[in-house]
Amino acid sequence: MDHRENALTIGRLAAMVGVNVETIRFYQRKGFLREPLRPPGGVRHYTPADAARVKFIKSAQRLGFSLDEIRHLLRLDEGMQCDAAAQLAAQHLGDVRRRLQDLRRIEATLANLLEQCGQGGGKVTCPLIVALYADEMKKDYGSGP
Amino acid sequence: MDHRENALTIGRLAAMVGVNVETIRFYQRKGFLREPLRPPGGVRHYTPADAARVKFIKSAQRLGFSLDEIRHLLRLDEGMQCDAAAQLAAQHLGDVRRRLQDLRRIEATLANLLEQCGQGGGKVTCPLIVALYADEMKKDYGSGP
DNA sequence: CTTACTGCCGTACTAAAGTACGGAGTCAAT
DNA sequence: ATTGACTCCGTACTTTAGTACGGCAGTAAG
Ligand SMILES: [Zn+2]
Ligand SMILES: [Zn+2]
Ligand SMILES: [Zn+2]
Ligand SMILES: [Zn+2]
Repeated sequence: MDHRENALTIGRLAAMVGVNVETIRFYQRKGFLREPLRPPGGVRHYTPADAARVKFIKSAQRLGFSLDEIRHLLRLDEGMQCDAAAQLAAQHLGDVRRRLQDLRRIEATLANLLEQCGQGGGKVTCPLIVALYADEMKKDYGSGP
Repeated sequence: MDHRENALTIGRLAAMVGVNVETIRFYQRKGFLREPLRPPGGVRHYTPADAARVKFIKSAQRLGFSLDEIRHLLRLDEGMQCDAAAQLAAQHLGDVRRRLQDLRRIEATLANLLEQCGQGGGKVTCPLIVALYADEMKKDYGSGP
């Protein structure tokens, strides 16, 4: 497989999975992708497995996993422990649900404020602004990490 | 009001509103707080209005406004236009709702995957991982800005 | 042979919202 | 008057997930 024709170069890999070339290099530096073998002084040569790995990363990101969490998932992939994977996912599901809670609360408050804001009718003191100054809800609710 | 006793120094202000001293300085640099008058060579002297302003910022942050959006809100506060405030808030409410959508979708997917993961029973190939590799949902849904 | 493309590499920069630090200067109290 | 706590200031560092840049090498076409 050293034929330079149709080899999976970094550019093609990037295009293939729809990311920037620099992103591939970045993943390499961070250890998400192994450094592929290559004829010394020559050009890197990726495999479909590398493409799959990058796609995996991107999929997991779409589910809101951070690269750090994804690093763990990838390790699990190598080591193969379904339970551990489930645990990670469950934990992350917890994260997601907490963020959902926060957002719901924020949505309610905001919608509420907006409704009150209508009352102002172009007046001098907007109830929305006032409410923010008055600041109910002191607790550090909204602000998932 | 130049009596140094019980003057609202930066440290007290910070403690009062529950933020770091550096955060106050940061807000100053960014123009969120005016530079308070002070005897030349002396110590800054804040007012309750400054405290209110910082609290305002923190409240708005709890509602998920970015500092950039908050800058606008503060300008509105000075200039007083209820409509404009409402517009900003409505826009942000849109942001929030979009994020909610994303999160809900993520939650569903994740919960789903977790359920399937149970089936594996410690097996070799975790369906969760596999699903990520297989990657349905290619679209760049999740990832509000 | 020159130009154009890639690839490779290290380095620096980006956004957001702060946090940390080191060296002076100031203040209030012991 | 000296301690110890604050304050002031500029600068640098943090985190996350990349992007961008500039120089250099190898290859391909014209
Ligand atoms: Zn998580
Ligand atoms: Zn209003
Ligand atoms: Zn917004
Ligand atoms: Zn599993």
